[in-house]
Amino acid sequence: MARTAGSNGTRTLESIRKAGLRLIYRQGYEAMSLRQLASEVGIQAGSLYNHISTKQDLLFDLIRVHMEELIDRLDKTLEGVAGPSDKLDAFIRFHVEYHIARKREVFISYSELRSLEPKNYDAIVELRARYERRLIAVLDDGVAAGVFATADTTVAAFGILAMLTGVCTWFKPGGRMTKDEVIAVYTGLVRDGLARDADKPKAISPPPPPPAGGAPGA
Amino acid sequence: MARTAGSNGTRTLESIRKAGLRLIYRQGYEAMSLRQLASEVGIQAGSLYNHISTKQDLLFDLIRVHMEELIDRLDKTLEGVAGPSDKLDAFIRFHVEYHIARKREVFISYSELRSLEPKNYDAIVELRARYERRLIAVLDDGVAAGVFATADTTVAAFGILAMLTGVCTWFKPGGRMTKDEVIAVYTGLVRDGLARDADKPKAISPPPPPPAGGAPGA
DNA sequence: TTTAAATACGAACATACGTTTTTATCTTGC
DNA sequence: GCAAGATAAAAACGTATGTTCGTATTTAAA
Repeated sequence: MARTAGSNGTRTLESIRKAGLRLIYRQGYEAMSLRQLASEVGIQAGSLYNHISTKQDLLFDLIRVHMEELIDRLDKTLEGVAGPSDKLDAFIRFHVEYHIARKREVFISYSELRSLEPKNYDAIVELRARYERRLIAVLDDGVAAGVFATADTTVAAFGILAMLTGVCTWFKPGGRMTKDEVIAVYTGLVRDGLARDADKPKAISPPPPPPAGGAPGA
Repeated sequence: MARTAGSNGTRTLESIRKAGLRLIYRQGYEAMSLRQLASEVGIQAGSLYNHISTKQDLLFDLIRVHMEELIDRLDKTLEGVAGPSDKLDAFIRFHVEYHIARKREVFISYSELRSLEPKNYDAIVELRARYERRLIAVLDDGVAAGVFATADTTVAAFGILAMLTGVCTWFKPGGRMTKDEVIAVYTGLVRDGLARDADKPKAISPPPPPPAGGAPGA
């Protein structure tokens, strides 16, 4: 045979990305074979190459697009919010909601970092750092304004991010808690953890060169 | 050739486990070939099978031993500590120290869950849940004693665990902060996050069947 | 000292992999 | 309606994979 009736490049690529995301999430990048991916899309393995350049490029693209959208949406969310406290609340809500909604993208963006070739790896780590810097900036503002207290805004930011991101490993919609309840608990934890009160240790050492992204590899 | 002079089963197995841990951490389970593993150990691929039964079994064993030791050590650590506040502090210190010391085991125990066959997967998830229950119990005690306040001890425990575990993705010994400083920051965040004060929401719904472990798969 | 078990080599197995190439058909723009 | 480009099939490529097997040598037990 040859070209199938009704075939359409844009639609097929979308199918590939969707199936790829699902399979990589479920099995891992290395464990997903292109034949399996092709079969999910309903085409032959070789035909994938009419839409992607390599398997590695598919992975990189999935992660990159996700990270860029994450940053874009955060920026739009924080745009209209003023003051460190409200910004922190907005950040928490945004982060949790996005991570619940895109748990697969989030998971592979973290766990498949080590499957990225060095150049691609570096690009993603840079995007991740950019996102992290948004939260650090909010914390810094809050500390400067005297509404937050923490010994180290960078470490606090990493701690908060890890905590919030963890939600997408266990949250199930329709489960015991609603999304809003989860957000409420986390907001409480973070707010109080940063609450300013009398005898908190102040900065224990001069401000940071931020640590890399998060992955082992390389 | 045949058996090498000076060869020793116990020592070789130890080499295999050590090299396996390193390679799986760096490249992932699927990406580590047995030939590569064997070469690191200094033997031929086929000879691995004098020491392990399958590749899968090596992975399972690495993770299982790690989880069991984690739980054992935690229990020994908490044994001599009385009162929820001190227990929480001890937990935080133990968890962070252990996770810094064993960052490779920790990482693969999380990220390679999906590479485990169902039976092995279930066993690890159960071990993980057992560990989580230790922290939940401390929080429950604290809430009962009126020294902690949180809307949901299970969610709080997951949040705290995710935050603390996150440390091993960025902490570098000899870096800007010492281990003790990191522990201090995290202890502060958690303590204040759980601090009891007037207008905290109390439990928002009846107590939990705890969510699974953490992995996507299956 | 003899013997059995442990350990490693080296070759082989079947299978699976990512990717390329060729060819045929369909779709689209003129 | 025709030409050009897009899309898919099908087969093949070389290589790599986890695992098994037979054999040789060393170690440890009797």
